[in-house]
Amino acid sequence: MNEKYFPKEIEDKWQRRWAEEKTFEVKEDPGRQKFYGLEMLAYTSGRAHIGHVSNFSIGDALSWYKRMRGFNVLHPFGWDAFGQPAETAAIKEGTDPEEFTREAMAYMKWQFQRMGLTYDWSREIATCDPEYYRWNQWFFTQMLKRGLVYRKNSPVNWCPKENITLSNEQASQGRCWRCGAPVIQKDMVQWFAKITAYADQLVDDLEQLEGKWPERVITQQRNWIGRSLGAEVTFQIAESDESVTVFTTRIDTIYGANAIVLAPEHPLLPKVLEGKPEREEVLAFAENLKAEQRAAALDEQEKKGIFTGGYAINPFNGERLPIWIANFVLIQYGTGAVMAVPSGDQRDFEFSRKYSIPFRQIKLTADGGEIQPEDLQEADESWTTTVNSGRWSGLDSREANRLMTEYAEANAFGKVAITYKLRDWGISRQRYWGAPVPVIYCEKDGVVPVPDDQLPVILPPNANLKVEGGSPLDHIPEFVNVECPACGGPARRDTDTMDTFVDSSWYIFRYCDPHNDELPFDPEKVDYWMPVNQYIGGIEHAVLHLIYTRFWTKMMRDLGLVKFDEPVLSLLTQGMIIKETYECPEHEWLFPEQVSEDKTCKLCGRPVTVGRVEKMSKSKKNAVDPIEIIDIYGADALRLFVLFAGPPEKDKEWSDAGIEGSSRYLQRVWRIAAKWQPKVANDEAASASSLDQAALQDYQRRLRRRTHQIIRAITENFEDRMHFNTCISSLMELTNEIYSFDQAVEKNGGPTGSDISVAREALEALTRMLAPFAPHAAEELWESFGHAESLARSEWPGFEQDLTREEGIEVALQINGKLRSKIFASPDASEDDLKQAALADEKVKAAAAGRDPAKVIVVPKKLVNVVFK
RNA sequence: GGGGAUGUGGCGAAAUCGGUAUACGCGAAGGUCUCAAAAACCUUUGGGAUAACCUCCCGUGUGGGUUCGACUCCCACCAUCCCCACCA
Repeated sequence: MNEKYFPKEIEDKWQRRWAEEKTFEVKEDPGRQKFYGLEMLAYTSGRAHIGHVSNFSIGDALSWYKRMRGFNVLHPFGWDAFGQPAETAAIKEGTDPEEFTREAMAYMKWQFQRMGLTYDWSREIATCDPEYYRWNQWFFTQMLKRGLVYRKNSPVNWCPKENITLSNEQASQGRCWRCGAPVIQKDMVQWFAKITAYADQLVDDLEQLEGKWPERVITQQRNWIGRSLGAEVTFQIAESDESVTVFTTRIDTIYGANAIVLAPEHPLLPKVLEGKPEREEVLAFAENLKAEQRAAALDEQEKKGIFTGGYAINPFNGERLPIWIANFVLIQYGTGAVMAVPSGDQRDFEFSRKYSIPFRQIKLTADGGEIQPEDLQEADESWTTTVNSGRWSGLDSREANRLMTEYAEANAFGKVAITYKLRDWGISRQRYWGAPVPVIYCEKDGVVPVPDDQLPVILPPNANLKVEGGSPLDHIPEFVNVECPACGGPARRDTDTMDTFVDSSWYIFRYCDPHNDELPFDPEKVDYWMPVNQYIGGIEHAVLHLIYTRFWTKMMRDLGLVKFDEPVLSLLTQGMIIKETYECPEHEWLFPEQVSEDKTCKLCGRPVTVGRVEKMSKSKKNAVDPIEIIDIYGADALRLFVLFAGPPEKDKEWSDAGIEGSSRYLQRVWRIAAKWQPKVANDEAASASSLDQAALQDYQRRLRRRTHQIIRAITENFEDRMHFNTCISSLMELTNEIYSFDQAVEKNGGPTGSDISVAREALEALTRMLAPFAPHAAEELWESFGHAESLARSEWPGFEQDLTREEGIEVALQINGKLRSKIFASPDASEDDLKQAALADEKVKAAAAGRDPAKVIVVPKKLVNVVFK
């Protein structure tokens, strides 16, 4: 074996061998337990970035471990290949999105292969392949038949910069999730997936994920679905046959209602205004509010409203409540109308104060006294005791809430109601680079789904992407004009494409059976591999992809394709790799070497602004190209570094010194392995397990003990924490132990037979445990130790509990809780032994000064605390 | 406004169940080797007092509390970051 570590050579060799021998290709094997490990679908952006390296290194380490533990490991890879950026890039460069995407895919695949990732490449998928998106279309038609997708004219979120519609999830905070442009509302006929039909299941099944998904993802999903239990109450409109229904979670405060407030878009508004002198003014005001809302989606606006001139009757007490419209009432939520209770809701409070709408009821102070309305500083939204509420006064508010809802129900002016923030998922896009919506419009037969035997509807090549208005597909007559599949008459195709989140909602399943042309997948294969045991990806998908794929799974379950509720058993959201940026007021972005230690610009001496960002870019001068790093240090060093920098879920800062450290560590392993290799590879040495432990020297027993302790530590870490940074620390410790052992051997004048056995045990354990983190180096070492089979087919090392036992331990001796001394004891020392040893200690005797201790606390194997009063 | 997280040496971090804080690595200092340098190897490295590698004091964002004992649990606060946000 080579004396020096040459990563390039080794990595080329093993990447070639793995590919030739199809080492990581797997198939169903009912006799073996499966493990499905998955990293999120890679978007074909054009270049691999360091975030990919981090994501894939985590997943790959776990795959290695599970494989060596004997699991049948499915670890597939694929491309999220449709989408806006490819189209934008193609428009800019005058090329074709397909060409752009295929090139990006080829280049990125080469990059990822140079990382030596252990994917089953035979299962590679790309969402832009007709053999893949055909099944998107199939699902669409299945859903259409079941009413799970439907068309409706609705205001959609529209990104004016990219000219696309966005889902609510993609337009949160009023900005486009990709380009950040302010989102506007636009009316359009759109396809919607009925995710709200699964709202309850999506909330309830979160319980199954408790403890296995990060708490914050569960919380975010729960908040996003936003189920809230309350009541709908119907108020008769005075001098009219009409009524208005509001949604409230606090019907117990209804005696405090002082107004009914409608959203400006509320359909009842024209009727309320009928014949009123305020009519024109109010309608103009409403138009104004709508316009303002569109313009300023970002910040909370000042509350604005106007009295309509109409009144509604409070069904509980017959009071006449003025009907207002206001900007803070949202048409999309609840019934688009609320009852204002200024004493119980901060928004209503501000609104009532601003427009001097008199308060009807007030809350009790803590000591039971009444507060006058003018003394109120803010609304009290807590659950306390009802006041001034007729026969419900003095009740616990929760109890009142229940009783009053029942009363309303019994008297037919109200009912229990549940509302959700979740809205149906708009899935049509007026763009080219996506899967065509498989629908045909016929004058006679209406909306006709494309029959299964005519799928896929192929995305036509060479579209003009620069057309104004509508989708580019609108302008391709041979695509648009078709025969109606039902009557054969002339018909038109739908020219929208599907949101790319449809593609990624079910790709997890496709990996189980990626080339099936009968069905999206064979349910039996899915039954073997699914659910995903460990899913790894970014937190940015907490409410996008992860809620869509959960929805899709439930939908497929109802189609009879799968037998379970949740697609992903365990989720890890990995942190970002961030890198500092430096910005100088004079010289803009600076390279790190242009910044002096006191964070001033070396060119002009001005203080620089230090930023911490994930997105690396050339313009900000903080880019790190994984391939450049691999060229210098090797893929193993790079992978080792990103895993060693911190625990997977935490953000980690890129560091050039860190990558050198990783590289140095691998060289250090290499040196000691190369030194012992000629002896270790010799089969004549006895195996360590046959050695007589009692006959070994101290340094030999120590190395065996440390070896077994470290195997235990790393194994446990893989099983329940996946904190690979500490696994790597442990490997470094083991390496250091081998070096110390080596020195002891040198001192004794060279290795004996038992030295070789002990060294082999340690080196082979080290090599096998290195495989998840630095697989190429590990494979090469393993081979050089005389093993013909790939490490991928070898076992994870086991440990013997007996050998992990310390021979002598150091026990802390505390006096009154402060560390004062140490006791050396046997690990078997009884509590009483330790107590006696502690009391015999000089320091303890001195502190005692003749007194008896008030208390002696013994923690076996750890410490003794002697307490004097 | 709501929700979540984080705060430990010069730096990345460790401490898994309330039990010796700072493992492992980076950086730094000194040494060995060398004509020299690099690499490698060895030693030291939280702060302070002291002649002292004896010993003592302080020390995990701040202030309290519980406990024989708190980075860890509880309360309040400060700072930073992330997500959601007029959701009735």
